[in-house]
Amino acid sequence: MSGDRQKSGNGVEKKAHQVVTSADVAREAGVSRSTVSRCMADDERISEATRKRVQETAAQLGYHVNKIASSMNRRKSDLIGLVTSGLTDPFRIEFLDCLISQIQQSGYRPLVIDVSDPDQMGISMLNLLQYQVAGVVVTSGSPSPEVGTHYLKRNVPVVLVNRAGRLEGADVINCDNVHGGELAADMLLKSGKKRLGFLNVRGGTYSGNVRGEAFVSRIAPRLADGEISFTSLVCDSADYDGGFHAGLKYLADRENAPDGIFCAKDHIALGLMDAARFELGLKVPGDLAVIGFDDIAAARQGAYQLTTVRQRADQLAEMTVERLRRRIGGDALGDERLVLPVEFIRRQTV
Amino acid sequence: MSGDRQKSGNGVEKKAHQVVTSADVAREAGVSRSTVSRCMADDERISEATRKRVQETAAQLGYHVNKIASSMNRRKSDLIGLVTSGLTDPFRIEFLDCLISQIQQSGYRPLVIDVSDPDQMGISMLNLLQYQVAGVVVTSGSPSPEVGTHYLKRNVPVVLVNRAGRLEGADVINCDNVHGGELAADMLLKSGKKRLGFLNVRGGTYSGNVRGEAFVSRIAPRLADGEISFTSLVCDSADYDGGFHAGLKYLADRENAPDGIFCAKDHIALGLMDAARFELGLKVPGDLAVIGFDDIAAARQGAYQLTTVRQRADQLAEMTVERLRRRIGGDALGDERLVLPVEFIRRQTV
DNA sequence: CTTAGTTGTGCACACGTGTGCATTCAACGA
DNA sequence: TCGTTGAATGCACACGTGTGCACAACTAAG
Repeated sequence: MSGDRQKSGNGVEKKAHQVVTSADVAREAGVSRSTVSRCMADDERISEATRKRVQETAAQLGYHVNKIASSMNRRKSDLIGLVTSGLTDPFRIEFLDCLISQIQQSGYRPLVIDVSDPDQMGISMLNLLQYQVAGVVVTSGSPSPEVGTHYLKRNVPVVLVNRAGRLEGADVINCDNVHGGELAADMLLKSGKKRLGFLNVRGGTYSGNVRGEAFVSRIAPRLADGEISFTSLVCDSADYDGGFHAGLKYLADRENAPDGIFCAKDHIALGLMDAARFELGLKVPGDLAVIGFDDIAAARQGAYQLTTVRQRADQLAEMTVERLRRRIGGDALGDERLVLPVEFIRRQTV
Repeated sequence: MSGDRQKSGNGVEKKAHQVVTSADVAREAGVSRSTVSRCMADDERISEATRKRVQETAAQLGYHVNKIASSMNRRKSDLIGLVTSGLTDPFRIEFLDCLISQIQQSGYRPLVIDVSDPDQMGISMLNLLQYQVAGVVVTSGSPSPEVGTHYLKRNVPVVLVNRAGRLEGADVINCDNVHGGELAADMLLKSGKKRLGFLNVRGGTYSGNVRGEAFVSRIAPRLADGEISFTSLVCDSADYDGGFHAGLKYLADRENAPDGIFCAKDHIALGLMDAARFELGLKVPGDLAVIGFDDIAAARQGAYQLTTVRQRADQLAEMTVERLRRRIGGDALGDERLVLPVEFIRRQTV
């Protein structure tokens, strides 16, 4: 099996297990291997006649360019690294969905890498470089500056999406968390609710914290007047169950519990709503107003009809890919912080 | 920028933009490039001393094996193709989540490819071969026999998960759809419901059809006795909205509408439930019993507490990866159809 | 017919790695 | 001392492609 060669009659060496290569096409079409390469790449300088002939022979022989060999020669692949941590967060899933299809549409391929263990972040991103990726999108965790310099040195663009960090040589794209928090505050104030709250996961995430701070800043004047009260609420996990248990905990005391809650993200809000409605018998929005963030698909469902702040996953993906493409194309851009506008979506929960 | 070379003092040629390569490590450590290669691969024949020394120099110089070059040499990469179509189906997402982490844990990397357009299935899978993938998992669409022969010829294993086809040279893994359908039938019969129904997407999917047929077979005797009735229900999309609209359509006539519905998948069941409860004011399970299939995360949520048939995504992923690994390892296995056992999960909807 | 310009194609090198085979060297028994 | 053995390492080739440069053929102008 190893090193098995065989001489064919015409003196050309062949490997037994070998699949069809550009040399085969060249021989068959009666041209040089260079010409084949140029034909497959639709090079301008090749005459229409030969191009057509070569491409036909290629199809006939079932030849496909070996992208690995190509990547090796060009020292850059058409892979784009996607750094994420599990497929549990609904909004991230929607974003990844858009991202994957747009990456593919741009002629690249997504190479997914899971960094559930934050300690592995560093080596994972370095591993990605082994594949000569053309670029990387980070949707989870924060790469260290050291990793950044490696990428900078190799001139491989990095885009951080909805992340905190400011990485040298990398673009950072966030949705307008501040404005979103303010919109939520305005709405709750206008609704006449008096005991407001902001629900976020323990320890907080970057995005969540910014949203919460903007919310508090906005209600600060009315807070100072003593017209309303505010409580900071915490759940143990940033998902449905976290929101659910937080609901049981904070809403049990119907007299003093908050009557208007802004949640750091929709998924939490859904759990909170269910706890309030089905476990505690509260009416939403009668007894409790809820506002989420993201506008995930479930928020639109009949069971919830959640009022929320929408960030559009498709636009976020579009900005990301556009940014990557320009940098890959060679545009020398300075590090930039881009902000995606958000939109208030009024439904039934306030 | 192109072809920029420079001679260094010692007469060794260097490229200006070049990153550190195994030759650099070799020179620095005073050994040959072969030795470096063997050290990085933890080859047995290398002495402990040199191995350690080389690995330290490598770390110091920031050397990482170029996987592209490696793949080129070995004519096989450590990439595993994941053929899917968008991240909208909750169970598929859970499966992919498990699959990705297990693939990674086995030392491989997932290369995702989206085939939302079924016509592109063929060329997409051939494109995958360009990357010298070590194996492929298909979770959507059905590859043509022609594609199968290409993979067979290249000796690249393919695993179809929850798919219909029987592809030459490929393993097929399904959950036990038949038993699942029977379990659902048994439960609805036992509940005393009389007007049963099976809800599936228009045209049907392979898995859904099998579930439905098993369901009908099981209730056939009682149907013959005239004790119960059965209706085949159809929705326009295999998701929440599809179930929701089907609910509005089929449950409006409270007298004659089905009072026990088995849904082809949980996601549809959730929409159906919401339409029944919130739009039509039906009580679940009082007026309507609902059974799903998959046991997705949302089915466990307080808002639904859906009774369902569970197929475990993690076990499915485990079987898939185990199968891939053995085939990649060289085991000559015959095409096989593997079946994952299912489990009935009784909650609140029947 | 000569010369300059244009168009199409081939030659040959480089990309960075893995590995079969040869080679070196030290240890050891006779 | 010599021959043998085993361990450790180096040499050299192959993997399949892209591309700068040279070169041939052909056209057009003088």
